[in-house]
Amino acid sequence: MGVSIRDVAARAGVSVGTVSNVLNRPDSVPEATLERVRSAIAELGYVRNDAARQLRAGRSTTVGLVVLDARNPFFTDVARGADDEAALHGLSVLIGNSDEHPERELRLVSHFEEQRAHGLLISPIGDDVARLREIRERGIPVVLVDRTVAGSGFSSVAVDDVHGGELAARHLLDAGRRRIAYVGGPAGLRQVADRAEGARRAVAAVDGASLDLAAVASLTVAEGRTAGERLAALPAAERPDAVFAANDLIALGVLQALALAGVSVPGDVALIGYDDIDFAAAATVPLSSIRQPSRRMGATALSILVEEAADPSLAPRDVVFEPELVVRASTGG
Amino acid sequence: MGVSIRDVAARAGVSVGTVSNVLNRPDSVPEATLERVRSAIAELGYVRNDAARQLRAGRSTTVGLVVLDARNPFFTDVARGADDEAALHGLSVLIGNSDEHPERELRLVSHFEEQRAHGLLISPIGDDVARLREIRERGIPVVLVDRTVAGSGFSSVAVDDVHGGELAARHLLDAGRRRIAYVGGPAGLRQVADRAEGARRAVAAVDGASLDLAAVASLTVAEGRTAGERLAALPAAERPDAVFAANDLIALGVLQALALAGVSVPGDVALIGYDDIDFAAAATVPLSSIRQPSRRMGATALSILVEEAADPSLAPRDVVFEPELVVRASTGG
DNA sequence: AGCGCGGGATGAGACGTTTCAGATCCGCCG
DNA sequence: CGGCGGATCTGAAACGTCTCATCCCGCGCT
Repeated sequence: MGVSIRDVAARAGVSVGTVSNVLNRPDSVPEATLERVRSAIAELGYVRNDAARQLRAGRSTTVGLVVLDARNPFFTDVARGADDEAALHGLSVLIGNSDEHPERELRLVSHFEEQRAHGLLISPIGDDVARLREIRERGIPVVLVDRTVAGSGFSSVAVDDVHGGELAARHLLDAGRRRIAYVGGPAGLRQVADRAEGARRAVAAVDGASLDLAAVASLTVAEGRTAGERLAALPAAERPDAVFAANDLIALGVLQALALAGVSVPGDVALIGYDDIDFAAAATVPLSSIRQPSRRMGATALSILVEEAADPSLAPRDVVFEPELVVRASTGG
Repeated sequence: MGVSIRDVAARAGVSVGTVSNVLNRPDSVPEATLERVRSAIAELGYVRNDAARQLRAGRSTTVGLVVLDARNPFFTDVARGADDEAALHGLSVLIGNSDEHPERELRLVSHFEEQRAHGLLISPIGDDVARLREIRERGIPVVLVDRTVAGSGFSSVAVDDVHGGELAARHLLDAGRRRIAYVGGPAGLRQVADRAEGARRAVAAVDGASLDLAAVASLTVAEGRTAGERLAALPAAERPDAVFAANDLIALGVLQALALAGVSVPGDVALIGYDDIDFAAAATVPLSSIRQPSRRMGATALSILVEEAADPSLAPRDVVFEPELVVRASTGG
């Protein structure tokens, strides 16, 4: 069908091995031959066949990145960081979206395994890493992103979400709020649980403070909106005076619903999110949030992956970044 | 290295051809054999090698999608639509980000060509489609997304941006505004130019109305912010009374800058964006915008691509969707 | 003249899959 | 009992690349 390395060789009057050398080790080929082969390539419009190359090499030059929500700017930032770093190693990053569905996650993981991916960056949904272990045993290194799984033996890059949750709740308490609602879900997501745990600790340290949990099905604007509607529908006396949303998308949804219902933010309800995505600062009421170094997380995860790919015997490493409170108008700042 | 189809065959006591049949045409294999081969696969932990499969097949089962900005929710929506449709055909979509850089675009295109992609969806930066022609001649179908290139011979899926620009500007004029600023760039992007052209037409139809162009370097929040700062710094008498931003990200940036400078939206300046991304409704002042059926565009582009991949002789098709005005508070709606 | 050396070039596998022409087996018909 | 059609299975070839052991050749040295 297409033009192969063999055609190029014939045209240039050399052997296939030489063409391959021109392609991969141009330094080892004298100028004259280089020139001849290169013009043959140009004349024939030869394009390397990556499938054949990978088959030979045994592994691909692609790194899989499995995220919970490809539309969440937090993850696009992580991806960007990983991509930048990958470019330095001659790799490229492929983004797969699990959408918080375990079966989609499995499918993606299998897909990357069939591709013989160079490695896998994943933000797993549950704690069941059995499948990931298989993958690693078959030679594909795995690095966990945005969370750790205790004792799993996988390297990870994450943020101290318990601390982040604590920062957020304490900020609300410092602002004089006492009845805090935590809007998050699904409960199976470790990030969601950790942030709640942090909030719980902060609340426990203050007399007369309480924490309510409002579960949502996923970390999206739409879910935040319906949660916000529920809150707005409560009689004012029962309504919390502060909301801590498990991420900014939910916070934005809550904000929309409250605004629509005439509930003032931060007057009636203080609101804080998590992730500090770009859009947080541009919200109806600029949103306080917890910032994570998303881009750096992606880059770090990828470089760990590269090291483990080169030497699978490396001991797993857990990198934990510290979250940072960003105060804006939604909490009265 | 890994477990191959040959190992499975040996274990199950059949030939490689039979294993391949079990994998690809299970109907043609009797139950007993099926069972035997399947358990051999399970026992050995066999995983198909996609590189080998693709090498044999001559083309991959991946569709490349090259976008101008992977972080722009408009494009993530397009990708989502394409992805959904791709799943129906057993394909998967790979997103590449050109970031409006022609050289990055070229690199991505080459990458997909080396992969022998099943096809290419692209939102090209300039009008120079020579490279895309080459690609197609070598057997990879190409469909243009979010814009057309007249006479290029490529199928395309787009929105009538001239009409969209007209809708936006006319809406501002209907609201009584007369001095409109169009914030957009780079000028090389067809979408940017078309929307400006539409605005020009609308303005030309109204006595005493004027249109100023404010160029920005890229379609991002940050660029919008600096443009907004420039506008806010003008003496009130010279300041436009309405801004039409080339997309919502820019509009959000403009909005932030104006708010910070104490310029009221829509009091002093009415503001409208383009794309109607999710965050538009959640902005400081909910943003009027021009909606595009982004998800449907992605799905349509992909299905055209599949048809052309099956029959390369098909005549190119141009699908044009109509944009829709969405009125919110930022224009006084 | 004989020898060793080294830069260049060669070309035969091997990677793992799919395909496909042909072999094998079995029941059944004439 | 020979032959036949269909179901089932086989195994070699081919896809395009890279690697590596080998070969070639010219040159300087003894």
